Amino acid sequence: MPVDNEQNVQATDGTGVARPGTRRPGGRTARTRAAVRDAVLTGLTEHGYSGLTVEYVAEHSGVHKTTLYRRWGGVDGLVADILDLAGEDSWTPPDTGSLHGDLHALALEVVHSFADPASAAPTSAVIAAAFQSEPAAQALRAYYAERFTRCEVIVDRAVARGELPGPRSAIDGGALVRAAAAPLFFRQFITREGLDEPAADQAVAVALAAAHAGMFTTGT
Amino acid sequence: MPVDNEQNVQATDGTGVARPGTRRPGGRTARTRAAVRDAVLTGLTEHGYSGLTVEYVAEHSGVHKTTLYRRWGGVDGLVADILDLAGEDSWTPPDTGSLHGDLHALALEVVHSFADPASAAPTSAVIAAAFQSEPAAQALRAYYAERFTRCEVIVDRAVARGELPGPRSAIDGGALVRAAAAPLFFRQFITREGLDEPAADQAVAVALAAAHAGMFTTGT
DNA sequence: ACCCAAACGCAACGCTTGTTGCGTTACGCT
DNA sequence: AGCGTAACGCAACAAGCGTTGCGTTTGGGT
Repeated sequence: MPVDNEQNVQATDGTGVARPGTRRPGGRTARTRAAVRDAVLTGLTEHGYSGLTVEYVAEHSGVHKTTLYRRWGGVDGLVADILDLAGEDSWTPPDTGSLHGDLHALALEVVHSFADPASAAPTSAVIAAAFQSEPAAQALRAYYAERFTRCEVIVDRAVARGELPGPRSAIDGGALVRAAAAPLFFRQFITREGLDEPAADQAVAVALAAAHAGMFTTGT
Repeated sequence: MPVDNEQNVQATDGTGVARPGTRRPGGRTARTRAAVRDAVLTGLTEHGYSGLTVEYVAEHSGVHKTTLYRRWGGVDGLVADILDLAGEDSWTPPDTGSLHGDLHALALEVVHSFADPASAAPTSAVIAAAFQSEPAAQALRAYYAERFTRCEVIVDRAVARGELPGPRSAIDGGALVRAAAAPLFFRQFITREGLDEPAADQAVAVALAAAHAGMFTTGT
């Protein structure tokens, strides 16, 4: 029972996520993946992406180094796998009753998620990993595509309330949400200016002003 | 004369940049730095940031490995130094005669710079390096701060032409330019959706719509 | 022209990373 | 319950990374 290490993670219960596309997705394989996932998460929050090593994951998960290299290929694959699991959560965009309220709550979620190291580390780790490996970049693209698709319901509700003009198909909800989120990530990872609530306020205000000016209308 | 390697770079002429803050900024020190800079640039464009190694720079620059570790600390420092030198160029923002034209030309510059591997590699390398080392992050912040300061003249001219309301001090030129650039970098490095000219068009249109709605006015 | 120290070259080294061949475990199927 | 093989553990290894001590070159001041 090498899984029963000092962390004593919940390996056999609900987090024992299966691995689709393989011939033996359950049992030990799932336990291994869950233990590895926990070790990667703790390693990321404690040492960051640059400080995360395969041997660290091997020690803290009880899974042998060889297995990690075989199944995940290296640190990039380990981090990319984290993102796949993160994309399977049950997150739904905020529903405050107004378009501005929804976007503002969403922007604040982003700001606060980067203020907390425990949640900021995995996110920035995958963004960093995407620079090094194509699988990580692909996982990142898929993650945000799915995430912004979920957010389109915000715009749908706003159109239904009459806050935005035209029928539902005439406005690109994904583009609007992306426009609100882009300045935050830009400040966080490109210009490295840091994030605060005024930044979230302005990002939402800019995106909304553009939306009301009709910048996100598709078609006619 | 170990500097005279197979590249035979221009080591003693204008590119022999001095190193401020040291006791011996000129002569051999400057030649070494210039040779290293060229080797880092070629290495980045050929192998990318993850494929850039200190020994590669040592071989292709004629500078010994030990010297690189001592002066630059590692790959992060080498890449950060590239950025310092890049910030000392004579770039000026485009001047097309209209605010939209200037911003659009600027956005196209960004798009085209990422389409060309020779110019995209150093930029993305530094952004990637900023994830791993604080000096690189600081160099990145300083670089873009200085770059956007240069861009403020675009807004100044627009105000002088009467394209934007209010006196010069009432509008945040840096914020406007950042708003136009953010979606491009966001698509390139976060969502990994890739860049094209329509993306530049929309980014400029969104930023301009927000500007005309008064979203970047400071003060009253 | 001289001197001193800053800056660099050199060789050797310990350490970490990633790989390989083989043996063992246990999942899933009949 | 029994079997075949997917999946994992193990030990040993090769290669590359980063460091250290010492000697040599050379820039800059007097």
